[in-house]
Amino acid sequence: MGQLPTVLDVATAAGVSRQTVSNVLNSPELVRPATREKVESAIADLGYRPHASARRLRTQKSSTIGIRLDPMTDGISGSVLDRFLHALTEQADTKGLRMLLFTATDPDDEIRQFQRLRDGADVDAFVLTSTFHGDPRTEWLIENGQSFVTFGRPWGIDDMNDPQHLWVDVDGRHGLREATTHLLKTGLRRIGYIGWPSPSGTGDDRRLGWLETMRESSGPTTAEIAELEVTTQEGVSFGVAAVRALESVPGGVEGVVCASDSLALGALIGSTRRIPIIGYDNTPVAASIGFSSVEQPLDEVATGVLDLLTGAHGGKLSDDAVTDPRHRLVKPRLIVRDVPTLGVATR
Amino acid sequence: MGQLPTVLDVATAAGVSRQTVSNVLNSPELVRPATREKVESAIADLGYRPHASARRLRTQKSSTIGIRLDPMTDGISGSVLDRFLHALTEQADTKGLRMLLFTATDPDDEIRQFQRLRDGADVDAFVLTSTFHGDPRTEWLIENGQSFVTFGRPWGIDDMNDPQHLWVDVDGRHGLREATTHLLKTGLRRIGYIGWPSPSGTGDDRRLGWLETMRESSGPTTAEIAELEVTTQEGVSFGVAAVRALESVPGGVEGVVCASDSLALGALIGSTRRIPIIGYDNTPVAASIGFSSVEQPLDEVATGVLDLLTGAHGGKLSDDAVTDPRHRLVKPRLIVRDVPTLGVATR
DNA sequence: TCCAAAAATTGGATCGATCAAATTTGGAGC
DNA sequence: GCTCCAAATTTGATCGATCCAATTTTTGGA
Repeated sequence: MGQLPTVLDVATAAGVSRQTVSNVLNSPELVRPATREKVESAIADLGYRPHASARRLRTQKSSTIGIRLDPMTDGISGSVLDRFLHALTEQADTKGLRMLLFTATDPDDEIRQFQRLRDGADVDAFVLTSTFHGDPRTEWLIENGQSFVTFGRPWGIDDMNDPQHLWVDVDGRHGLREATTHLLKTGLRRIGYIGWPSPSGTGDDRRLGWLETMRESSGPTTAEIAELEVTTQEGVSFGVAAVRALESVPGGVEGVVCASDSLALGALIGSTRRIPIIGYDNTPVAASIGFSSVEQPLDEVATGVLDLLTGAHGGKLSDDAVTDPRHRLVKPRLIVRDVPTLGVATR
Repeated sequence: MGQLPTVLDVATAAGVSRQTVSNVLNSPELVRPATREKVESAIADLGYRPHASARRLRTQKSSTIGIRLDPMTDGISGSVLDRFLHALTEQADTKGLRMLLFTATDPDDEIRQFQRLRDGADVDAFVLTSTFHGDPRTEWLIENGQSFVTFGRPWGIDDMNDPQHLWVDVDGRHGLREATTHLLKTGLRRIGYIGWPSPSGTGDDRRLGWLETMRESSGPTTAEIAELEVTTQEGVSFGVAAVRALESVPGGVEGVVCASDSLALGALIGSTRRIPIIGYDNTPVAASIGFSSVEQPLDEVATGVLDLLTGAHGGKLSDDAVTDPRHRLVKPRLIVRDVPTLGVATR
């Protein structure tokens, strides 16, 4: 068991040449079935595995995707990235792709990392997890012809349909529509919203889902709806204050939908009445405390990201990507849970 | 800006040969300072980066470390792995190492992945995040001469000091000593413990920290201490039941230390009195709800893991690893927070 | 000043795979 | 049986770096 077998060993064992072995691996249709079988059994016998680095040197492709591991953001919703990463790694594997991690301290540093990884032929594509209008990173990537896909829409007016910028995102508006509709269906009318101040791409999008649904409902008037909205910073403690503000509105509030699980958790803690509250992201906290939340279908996002990457890279687009094969918007789904056994402390 | 520069381009630009450029990069001490400077400025001018795959093909080393991305375990404590991964990636980068992700459905599948990644020369070491006595994975790795380090001790009697098994771990016993001592110092005497059933390597270790401290204290008798312990499954809801059991013990309980943040969160939710509760892992949940918790120094763990890997790999051990240069136990620290504004609901 | 030993540098070969072009094979058609 | 063409297979070159052995330059002592 000295050396690992190479193509040459397989070729000798099967009584063919190197190239034929290579063809069996990469272009099986070129090889006659009888020959193919001989080679395949030799591969199995010897336990041959292609040497990844050698292949990459020759083909100038790394079959590796780079992704930045963000420093824990606020914390609670960090698990979304975590789950996304897991889905991505799993699916990349089935396509023969690998995920390489890197970290960066700021956007400029990140660009430096892009360059480093690209020049070393370490990766041949990047996945970015959050971008913004005029993001220097996407600009650099486009200018330098690096292929990449972002999880999250670029929220600038022009950017959104830029054919050079491939993205996959979750339809937050749809998610909040679902959440709001769910509460309306249970007979509640005055549904409040706790979100982030505008402008915030994702925030404004989610808010719209609530707003539109409320306007279409037969409940509060437009003026009343406006009073049922509170925007605040992200964080549990801000959620506490926000729900108290909502509860003190004339007419009160009968249910709340939030832009995040952190805000929802705060709302649950701060709420003096036991009103239903729905979060966003379906984080472990929501699951363990037991409140409803909108779940992002991260498997689908991962699939979309890889489809776009391999499609763009290989030059061929998948058949079912009918309308816009460069962007993909997937629908989240609402996870309904009973109101948890959690309330305010009698301090 | 057609092709990326190669060693030959740099050599030509600097007026030296390929090998000299290679020496500047890999064995600078062999090159005369004057020559070295010339080469270095040529490298900078051309923006040359060595082609990672070519180097790996020649040297048969990948400078890449593989790590399995676990499927989200129970959820809440999943963020520990996340933070560890971040620390690892960051520090690996400073040593010129890269982190490659993979997933696996079970231990056997994981071994298959080891093989795949090794044969493809994709990685030259692995980091395992949790091992157990008689773990088939570590056995395979040792048998096949693969270098690896585990985060977590192998809890078997013989395994622990196996010189072939490098590990880094956090001293959970010390952590629970700190937590228990902290509560004792505030004047409380009857400190309870909520943990997992034996045998559990980490669980038993943490429990010991609480038990020893209680025995050394001037508080409850040994018999009373035994009543202050509840073991249960991991999970928030189990924590709820556990704290209620403790509160109904004759004499009650004045404070609780837990084996995990999930249990601590459950205890907080289930507790009818407002007693201080300390968790373990200092997860985002602990931070946002605001209860005390024992924090694992993941940066130090990451440093240790890489030290052991590069030490074992390069054959040289760091100077300050005095006692046992193959294993490293780091001390966690207690993060103290006020009792949170969270209690039981008046259902 | 000269010579041997040490230091620095050079060109050729190589890692394991794939590409490109050349060669052989097999089968249809006459 | 023979020609011819397409399909199947083989051979030679190459990707970019490092290793190895050989060569040239420098250093230091007599």
